[in-house]
Amino acid sequence: MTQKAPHKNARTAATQNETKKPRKILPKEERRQQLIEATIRCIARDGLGSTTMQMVTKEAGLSLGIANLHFETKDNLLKETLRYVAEEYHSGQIAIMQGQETEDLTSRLTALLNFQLSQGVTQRQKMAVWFAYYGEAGARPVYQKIVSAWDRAAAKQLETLFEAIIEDGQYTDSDAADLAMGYSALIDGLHLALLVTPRELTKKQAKAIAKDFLQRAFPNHL
Amino acid sequence: MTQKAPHKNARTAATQNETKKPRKILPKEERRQQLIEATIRCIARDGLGSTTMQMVTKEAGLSLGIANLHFETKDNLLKETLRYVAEEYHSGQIAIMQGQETEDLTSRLTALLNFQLSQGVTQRQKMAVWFAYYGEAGARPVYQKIVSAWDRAAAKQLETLFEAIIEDGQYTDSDAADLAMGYSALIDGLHLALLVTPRELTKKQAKAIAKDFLQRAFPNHL
DNA sequence: ACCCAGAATGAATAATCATTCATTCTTGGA
DNA sequence: TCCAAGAATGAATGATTATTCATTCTGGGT
Repeated sequence: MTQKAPHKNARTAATQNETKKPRKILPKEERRQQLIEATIRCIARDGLGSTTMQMVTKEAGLSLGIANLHFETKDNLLKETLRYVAEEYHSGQIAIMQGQETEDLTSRLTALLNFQLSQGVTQRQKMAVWFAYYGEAGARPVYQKIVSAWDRAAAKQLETLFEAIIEDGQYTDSDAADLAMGYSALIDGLHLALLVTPRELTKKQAKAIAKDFLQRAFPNHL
Repeated sequence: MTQKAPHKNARTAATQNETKKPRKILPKEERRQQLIEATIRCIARDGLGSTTMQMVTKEAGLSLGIANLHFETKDNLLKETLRYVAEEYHSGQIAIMQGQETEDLTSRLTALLNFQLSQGVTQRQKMAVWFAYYGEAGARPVYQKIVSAWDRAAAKQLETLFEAIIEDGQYTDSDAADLAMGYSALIDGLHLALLVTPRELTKKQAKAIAKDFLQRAFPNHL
């Protein structure tokens, strides 16, 4: 075995203005969270393709090896990051749709719309991550699998909600499944436009457009 | 300068069942086209992030160095590939919207819809490339710039078409800009759904959903 | 006060890639 | 037929990166 070069004492010499690093020990869960959030920022800033372990760990203010320590592989870190974002979005939707706070269909619908186009959901970082993964989803079944379970659940809930509204409002010539699919696609498309061409579309406009869709579908409810 | 190891004669020994390679010389334009199409297939199959020069040139049935010869850098090849796909899609739309074949607004509208959800546009390969680039667009202004010129032109045309229809049909409570943006977002969202969850949405359904949107907006025209 | 389990670090490693360019091959014109 | 311009090839190079692991450090338990 060769001699390892001893670590230089960090407190030597003149070059000593960088903020030092009082190593801190934290529970596994906190570190994982911290790393996932750093990953989100990196993907939003530099893209999924050019995000490296070095960038993520530096962004988190930690050492290079830490991500492998907590996630084994980069692939895992990326999967967990997608899972984190997908859960946040989809569980938020589902909570609104099956929540017990109100039986009022209209207010449930507007609550959904307001959530889907809320500050939290439409911040660049989140949308960038979302579409970065969609971009690779065609080639990576793993990503599809992570999203699809949540996605199907949300779609089912939305369809049920639309069925109730159609029944309630006697919109007899409307098909709940098609309307729900159309509405979901519209929301996705608005997210994409907000991400890629924010100059052409404000969040307020996006909300108006989505509301308009619902008004035409359910005129007696909005 | 060191001696270069001479190329082994490919026609020696027993291992000689792989299809040989009768080197062919072609005009620059054809090679570029060939490489761009190979790139599209690679991106669709393996994702933008893991597409390598080796894969692209092998897919094209050519040698490793050829892409650099014709495109200088990988970055350039990817940009040209995006430009190729973007031009095909957007110029197709614009041709329909400002075509002189018919003054009939309704048939122009349905022609647009049929094109946007046509076999050619909605094939996995094309959509995969499209969203792969969108996924990186947040981090790569170059990609945005390539698309945005075409995109704005198409959006403008669509708005003009919608204005004419609104005027023609006296849909006085509709805003052309918002409707156009909504329709575009819907189409994008349908493309995404066709790519990511093809089991949940057929092309026929997608067309019905888009037509439904237009019917609600312009009931006297469809 | 003082261990020591295990959390954190980062230099070293091994693998992957884009790019280069010396060399080989093709072909249109003389 | 023969030649040279330049198209095509692919081994070599250098840069980047994920992953490993020997070593260092922390803080809760005794």
